Amino acid sequence: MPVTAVASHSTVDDIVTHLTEAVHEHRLQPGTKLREDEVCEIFGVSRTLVRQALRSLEYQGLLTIEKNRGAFVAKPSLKEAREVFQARALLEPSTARAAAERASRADIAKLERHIQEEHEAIDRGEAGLALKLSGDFHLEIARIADQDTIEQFLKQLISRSSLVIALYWRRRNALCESHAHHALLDALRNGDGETADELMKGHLLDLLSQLDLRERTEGPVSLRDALKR
Amino acid sequence: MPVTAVASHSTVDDIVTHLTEAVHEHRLQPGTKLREDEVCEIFGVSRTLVRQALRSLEYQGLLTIEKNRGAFVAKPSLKEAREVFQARALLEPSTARAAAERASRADIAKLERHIQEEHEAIDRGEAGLALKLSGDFHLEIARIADQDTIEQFLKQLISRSSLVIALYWRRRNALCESHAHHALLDALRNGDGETADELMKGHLLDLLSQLDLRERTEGPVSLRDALKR
DNA sequence: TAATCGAAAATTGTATACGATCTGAATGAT
DNA sequence: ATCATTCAGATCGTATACAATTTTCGATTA
Repeated sequence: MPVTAVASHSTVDDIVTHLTEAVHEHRLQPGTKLREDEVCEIFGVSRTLVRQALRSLEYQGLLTIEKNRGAFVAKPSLKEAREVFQARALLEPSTARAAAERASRADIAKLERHIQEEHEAIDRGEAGLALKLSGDFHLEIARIADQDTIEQFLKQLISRSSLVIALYWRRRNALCESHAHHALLDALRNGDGETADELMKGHLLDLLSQLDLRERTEGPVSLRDALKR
Repeated sequence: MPVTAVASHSTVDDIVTHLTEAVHEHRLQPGTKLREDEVCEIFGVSRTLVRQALRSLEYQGLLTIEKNRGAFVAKPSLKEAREVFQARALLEPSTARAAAERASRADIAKLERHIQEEHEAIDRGEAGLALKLSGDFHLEIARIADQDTIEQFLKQLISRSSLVIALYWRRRNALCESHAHHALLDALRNGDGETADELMKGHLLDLLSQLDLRERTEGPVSLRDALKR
């Protein structure tokens, strides 16, 4: 079972948090259906709260809710995948720049711990966890920049990035991006906004280049549609 | 009463749409409380659907929901106000550029009608309606650019801009920005992305300059806090 | 008079009940 | 055998009932 059982009487936030982590760590694959009753049993609450949580995750871009059919882990299309990284390319460089100009010693220390955890996860072969931590690193930079609005958008974009990676990642093995994070950290430590900006831009382009976003026959079209003439 | 009564058995989308328009047109002021029962009566549905709609508007940034206290039209702080326009400055210029490179004759015609309606609203002295239409103009550009993700973010940002304007607008009278929209339209018509980019940047700076975002004693602090020593 | 307390009313939070829609297997017709 | 149909079970959508919390307002007291 992909989602571990949880003590009874969870709050909506509990449900959201647990499901979010499960998706970010690729324990829940795109397309997976989340039946309301099932989620109810796992978290020990009524459908009312579960439905609230599922809606919340839909707004976050992690789920797709189809009327009268249920909630599914989202499957971003190629277009959406490109858009996610285009939007990140617009928002993150200048955010990294602002972060470099504001980062305190405590902020730097926190980022160092982050990278450390990332390494450990990779060493233990927990690719899913490493991916989630990598996303958290980017979010942490937005937090340091003290840009709540942009941080909120980035949260959505990084969530969707996680789904994009699940669907379109080329090499299942090494995601050797911790080097880029190290370089970014150096720039932040030196208060070098200009460099942080460019490193982030490059880092995102690098990520994008590791995805397979070439045009392809988009999913299994329904037989009826395929034969229509 | 700020919100007009509506036929029974509305859908969630109906409620969201009507309330959104009311806020965008400044018929509902920041800070106004929206009691669930009241909204139920107006739209002729049960609290279940109303609560869904209110949540949805919270995610959109139009409402703030305080636990056990209810939903209120949001009151963006000075910091949020600045962030909203900073985010728009990051997203909209490149979106306008993309729109200029893609706009069809039909798109241009639609924008022309938009501006026309804007003028008519101003002539009739309906400042609220004019403001809403002005926001729609910006959204339409994102739609033309065919950038769903950014359009979604802009929807939120423009919603919040409407609240920011309600709170921090300097001159209550003329919002003479239709000139800027005309210039933008020309650039789009000519397929001149570079110019569209710069016009949009300037337009946003211009808007920002018409707001009074100077530091001030932030709202009426509670007496107890004010006297604390 | 002003402040404090408490109980009732108002309001929101959560669970449950009921209705609508979808799904899928069994049945029957071609 | 294949396709259409029907009906029961599963699942989601909405309304309502009940619980928890906040708000209001009058009574009490310093």
